[in-house]
Amino acid sequence: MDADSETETKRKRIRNPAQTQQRIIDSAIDEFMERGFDGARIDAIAEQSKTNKSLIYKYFNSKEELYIASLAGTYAQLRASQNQIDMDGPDPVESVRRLVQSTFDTFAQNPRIVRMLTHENVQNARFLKQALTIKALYTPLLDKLDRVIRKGQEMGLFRQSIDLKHLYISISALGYFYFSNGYTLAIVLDEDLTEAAAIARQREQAVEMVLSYLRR
Amino acid sequence: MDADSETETKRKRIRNPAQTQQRIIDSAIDEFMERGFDGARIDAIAEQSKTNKSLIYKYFNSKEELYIASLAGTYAQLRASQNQIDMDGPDPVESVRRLVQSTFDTFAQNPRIVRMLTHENVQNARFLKQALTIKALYTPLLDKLDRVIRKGQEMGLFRQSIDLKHLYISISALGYFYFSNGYTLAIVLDEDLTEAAAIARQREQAVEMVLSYLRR
DNA sequence: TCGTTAATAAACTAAATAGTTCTATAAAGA
DNA sequence: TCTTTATAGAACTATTTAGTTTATTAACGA
Repeated sequence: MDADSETETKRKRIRNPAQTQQRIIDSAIDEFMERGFDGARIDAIAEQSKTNKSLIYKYFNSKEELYIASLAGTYAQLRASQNQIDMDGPDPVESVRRLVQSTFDTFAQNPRIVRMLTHENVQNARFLKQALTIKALYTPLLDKLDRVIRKGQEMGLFRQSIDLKHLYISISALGYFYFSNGYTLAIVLDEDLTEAAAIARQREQAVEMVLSYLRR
Repeated sequence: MDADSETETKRKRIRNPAQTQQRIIDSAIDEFMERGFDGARIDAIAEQSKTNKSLIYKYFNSKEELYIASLAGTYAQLRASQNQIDMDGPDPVESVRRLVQSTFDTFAQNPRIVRMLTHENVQNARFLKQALTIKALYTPLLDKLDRVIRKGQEMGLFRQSIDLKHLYISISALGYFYFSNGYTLAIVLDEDLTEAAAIARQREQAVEMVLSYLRR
């Protein structure tokens, strides 16, 4: 089923630095996301990426640098996911609905993003500023949100005096928290929150909350 | 200014096991909250609590046990805070307002709670189940919420078919996330979220969101 | 006053792990 | 064919740190 058969003939060794580096980063994200900076083990990353420590330290120079690269990669995923949200329809209500749903889905479908950000926050964003130097991390979602809210206000559908950044925070909160704190919530509430039905319920509630708040 | 003057006469050594253990736990919460389980250092806890490692290991037998005690202590604080919420007024709308505000304030005023829970979640609630064995951690907030929602429904003020647990999650989310993810949010949004005005705005928005969702 | 035990302090062990070094192999391009 | 360099991997070092041990001090109750 798999081309890699250690048991049979020796696998042909392919030389592809870029791809190897990406494989290392992917494994690093897995490891850092699972165990955090302190808990992560370079040896584990070497093993999972099917490389070795010498190679990792050749491409990245320290655990810290590798972590920063992983963090930047995570944010790239987040931005990519946010860029896909289609909000060009004529109905602002429908657009907001989509935005809230998509934001929710992003967190639902990318536990790696949620966990990496959580780790970063719990460390007081120790490395995020450095990751920022690598790539601009500004979220495109804010602009989209701005446009659709204005439109809704002009059409008389939405209330006045909406704080955009705080609205963005709340929309994120309603999705993020469900997944970031799922473990303790499940225990304290004694409920399985990973079921599709439960997730759908939370998603719909988030949409309704935001929309009923916006409507005048 | 302080009774402890190492420079002057030797401080009288007081024997008070219970208080010493509490001092150790307090310091442990500080350390675990700041650095997480892996990052925390027993030596640091010894220093901060003005005790020593031998004593710590006499009272608690391992880092893990000390962490669990700290976690249980954190939940005790959370419950205590939730128990104070007064929701016995005649107006369900006002009661919900208070509940959302108090929940928000709990997280605003107790960063230790937020951080401990975040650490625990990022470790897949590795220790919470054990902390549960020590003390019942069921949140009293859920019962209060149940009563007030029912009342509001009977009075025709609130919508039907409200999922209590999910509502509880959303109310928590709107407060918790703001503080748990404040660091990355501040960077990405380029805004100081620790200002009193910003906090007040988020709080009011949370109240409005929940209330406009509940109202029929 | 005496024995128990809470508290102090320092040195130590054992294990884990980030980071280095060295040697070897083989793919790709010239 | 030859040279460069990506890859592999093992052994090593230096450091950190959980947990132990041992010795000492002094508060408090009997």
